[in-house]
Amino acid sequence: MTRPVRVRFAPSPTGGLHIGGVRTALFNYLYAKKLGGKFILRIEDTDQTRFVKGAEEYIIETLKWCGIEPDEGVGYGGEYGPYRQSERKPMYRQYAEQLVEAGYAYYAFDTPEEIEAMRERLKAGGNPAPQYNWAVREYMKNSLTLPSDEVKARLAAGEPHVVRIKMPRKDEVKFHDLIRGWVSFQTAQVDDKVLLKADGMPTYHLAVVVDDYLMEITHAFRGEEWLPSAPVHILLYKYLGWEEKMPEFAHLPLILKPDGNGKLSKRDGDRLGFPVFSLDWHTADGTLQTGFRERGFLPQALINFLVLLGWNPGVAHEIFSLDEMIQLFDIARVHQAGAKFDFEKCKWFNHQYVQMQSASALADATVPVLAAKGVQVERAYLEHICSLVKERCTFMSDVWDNAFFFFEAPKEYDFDAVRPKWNDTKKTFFTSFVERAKTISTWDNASIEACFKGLAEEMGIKVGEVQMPMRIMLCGGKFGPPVFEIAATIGQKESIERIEKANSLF
RNA sequence: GCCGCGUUGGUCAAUCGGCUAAGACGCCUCCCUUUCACGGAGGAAUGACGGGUUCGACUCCCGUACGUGGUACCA
Repeated sequence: MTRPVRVRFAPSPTGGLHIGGVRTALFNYLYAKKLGGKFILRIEDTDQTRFVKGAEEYIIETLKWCGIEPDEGVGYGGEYGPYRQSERKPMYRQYAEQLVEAGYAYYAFDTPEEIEAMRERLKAGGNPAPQYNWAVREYMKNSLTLPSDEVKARLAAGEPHVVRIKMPRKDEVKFHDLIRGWVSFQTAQVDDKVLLKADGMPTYHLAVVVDDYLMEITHAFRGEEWLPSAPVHILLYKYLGWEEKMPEFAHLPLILKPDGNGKLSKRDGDRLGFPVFSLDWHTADGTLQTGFRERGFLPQALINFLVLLGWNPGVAHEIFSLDEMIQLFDIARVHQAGAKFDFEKCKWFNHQYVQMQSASALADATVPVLAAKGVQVERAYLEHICSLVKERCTFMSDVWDNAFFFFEAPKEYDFDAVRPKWNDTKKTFFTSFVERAKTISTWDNASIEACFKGLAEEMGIKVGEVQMPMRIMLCGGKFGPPVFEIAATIGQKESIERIEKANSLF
């Protein structure tokens, strides 16, 4: 029964998408593309209380930015819609009722207060995490304990109720996970999960199963946090008579905090100084959670970094194009253990990708920065500078910091790097150099260097002795491309002015 | 607490019983450059612990420890 591959990424629109979600989407995408299947975006907005406006658009924009766009789903259309669970609300109830009729589920009328009371009682009795399970359901208000007339009456009266799955008292659910192999659970350990909420919305458990079935999903890849509830889903497929169409499962390892203790969470970014969100996200209270995009990351770099977090391609190199990832991707090579997020390595990937960018692309990214500084330069000049400083840029936005002295004379000097060894001879050297520099007819790298070194030799000064001061004069500090390159770039007049000014200051 | 999943250098990780245990990031040294960076050459640093199984265990099994996830009318 080989069906066409259909995988889905099914996030909840509860806020910005963090990199764990991006990676889940990525693995789904790669798998689909590898097998010539479809990648579907489904929005799981069954919890009305947690719904956040704008989150859905954010998710779509993230996928677009990352270059892993869905073939089908919210924002993309398709034959299996609607793709928003809130819009599918009327579809779920019938399945819940089918389960009740078959004896696999039941109606429960307990109020939140009653359930809370039950929990308190059991906690007092020494149970740290009471569940509504096979033992407890015996004395709660549900269609298993209430007379059938009363159940009918309550239902007819429109009394609030939920539908819960009736987990077998003693059974074992075993299933094969593409990443973890055979996994089994004792049904007695899992509670009677709510399937249909009092507001008529399904919970995740009912919704995934129904939607995956209806949308003919063949492979369900999701985070490891879902592993414990997998038996509920497996049972649901069985109870609904859909076993044949059950997707293959793979539970992805979690991305953990770099400093230990738990999975990476939304707040770690601010705490540790790196982004965890794909794009900037403004929370309801107005705080900004920085995104990788705004921080200066290239999407290919982020994707490349993420794909290697929990997956190993089995080849020697680490830089992959999306196409190459698709070629190499193999769900069986996904790790079982969680991986810590390493921002240093993430930056390294970005640096690698920045190096692949053209000077023109770097220039494009720098234009707004210059505009903000009020600096105006010719395009060709900008591009030349970009090519000169590219190798020291980790982010596309790093050009200014590495090249500001090409746009304006240094405002301050690293005197400590010059003064200790400064003397009249050097001062004289620069005075003479300025005179000679004025006579250079072709102001280029080689001519300047020849002039500079020639003078040094004549005066019996080691070139190195005056090269550093020259650098400080031109850019203010111990950084930047080769000195003569700088001089050639900023021009004869500007170079001479800077040298004269600094020479009087040292 | 209970249940699940995991455990190779600081981090990401290769290895599918033969290991003198790859590679990458980071770190250190040297070369290049009398700047920074890039590049090049080296270096330090790893199998949680205890039992089996086996001629042989990092690899298989069992315990323990530790980590991590779940234990909601959240996903």
